[in-house]
Amino acid sequence: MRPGEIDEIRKLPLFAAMLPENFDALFRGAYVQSFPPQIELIREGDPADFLHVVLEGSVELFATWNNRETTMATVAPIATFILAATIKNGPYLMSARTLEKARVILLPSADVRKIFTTDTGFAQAIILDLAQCYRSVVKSHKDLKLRTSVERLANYLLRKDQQAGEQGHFDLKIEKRRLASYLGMTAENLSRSIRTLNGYGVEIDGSQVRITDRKDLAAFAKPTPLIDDPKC
Amino acid sequence: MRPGEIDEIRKLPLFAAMLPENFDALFRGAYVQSFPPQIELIREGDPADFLHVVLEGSVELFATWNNRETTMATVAPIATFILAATIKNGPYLMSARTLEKARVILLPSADVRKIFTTDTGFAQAIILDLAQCYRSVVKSHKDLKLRTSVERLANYLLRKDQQAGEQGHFDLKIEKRRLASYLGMTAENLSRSIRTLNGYGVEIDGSQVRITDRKDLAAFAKPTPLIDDPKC
DNA sequence: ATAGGGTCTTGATAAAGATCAAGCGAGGAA
DNA sequence: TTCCTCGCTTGATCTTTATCAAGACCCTAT
Repeated sequence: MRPGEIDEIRKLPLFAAMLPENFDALFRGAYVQSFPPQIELIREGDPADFLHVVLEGSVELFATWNNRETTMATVAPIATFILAATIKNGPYLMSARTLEKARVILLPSADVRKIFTTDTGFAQAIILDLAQCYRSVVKSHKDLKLRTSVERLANYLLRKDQQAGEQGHFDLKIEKRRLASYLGMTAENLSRSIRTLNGYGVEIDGSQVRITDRKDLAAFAKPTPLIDDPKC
Repeated sequence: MRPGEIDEIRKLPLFAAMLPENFDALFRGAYVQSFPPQIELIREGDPADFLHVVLEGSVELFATWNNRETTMATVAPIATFILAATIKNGPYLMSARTLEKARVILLPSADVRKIFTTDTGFAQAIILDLAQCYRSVVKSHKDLKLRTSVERLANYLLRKDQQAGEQGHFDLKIEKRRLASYLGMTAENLSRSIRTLNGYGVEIDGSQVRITDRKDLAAFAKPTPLIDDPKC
């Protein structure tokens, strides 16, 4: 682990409230590993032996069925993924692969499970984390069931613009075909959806997005905090 | 509350591990209410003032956006709903309405939040409950993104048949238009999907379902525990 | 510089699903 | 009983989205 890195991890909401001795015990059993791009870290269905923490690079969570595949989320530093499987001691419901070169900490699930039963602070943090995760998926589910693909794209762009400080321009930071899969459409359909949004104050050149008329876009997208506010 | 009912509630996994004095304190502040059918108990966006427990009847969780509405889940006795909003002290992400005459307990969210910070047993139970809820929604999300509407229906029928003991026949226990909304399709499309499944060993007359050829249906539906096993 | 591999876009077409309109049929009220 | 309502089904049509095919673009390695 890099110098200072452990302190950053200790500051993550999930770990901040742990008793120091438990934190130390948990991370003594940790493996830090570096992976090249496009490596499958986790295969859905496998037992959840490790809780993962992304330190560098980014990781894609995806799911498959019957030769189809869909992107569920991307995880960026510093964040954990697949906490619920670890807790339930069940199989992973999603697979994970590195998108770029990535460094990841693997924390043995058995240790996590053991510690949260005795460490109140850790248990509290897990509760908040799981509640947050749950609400995020519910929002995604509403997005998918209530909106068309163009509407999902429009709201996605508004969210990203907001996260980038409402500058009116930002970088997608994700391949278009992955974005398409994340949004629940094909790459071809994404291209055409972008075309459609050209008429509502959106210009996309490569990975550069410019929102030239946020009012117009918002009037089309009709964002609501109950779907689009990540903090809510 | 009816005699004996409080004991049933105490046996729910969510409450079973609570300290008796905390359980008693929590339920001293409870309201038991009876509602007629089609009453909105909760409106999405409202603050989560109460954790709800369904004692009798059934409750539909649904979400709306831009004049569209979709069924997210139905809750049957005895079960709680909208725990995550209570925990996070955030707005409800879903609305709830009674489907039939229903009796519901309302537990003040503030009490729930206060108690889980001190009662380890309760905290553990909440963790398991939230992890379960999270995984359920992830499964629904995979179902929706990876499968066509006919495939979703086919797998739904297999799940219900299994839950009814693999008898090969069971009652839908839900209006078709609600089932359609739950499965992410229109009522018309559900009718046609049923027609399609007639060719795979499924007969539906009113609310009575008969699976005459489970092999054939399963070969079409390709169920997987990673989407279709509610316990996994 | 250029050849090769990927991604992205575009067009044509097909499939899936939604909408609209009409009629059927079971159940409830007068 | 008859009428009415409401949910369900069916057919026709339209919209949305996916698929297939081809070409443009853009890296990158040689």
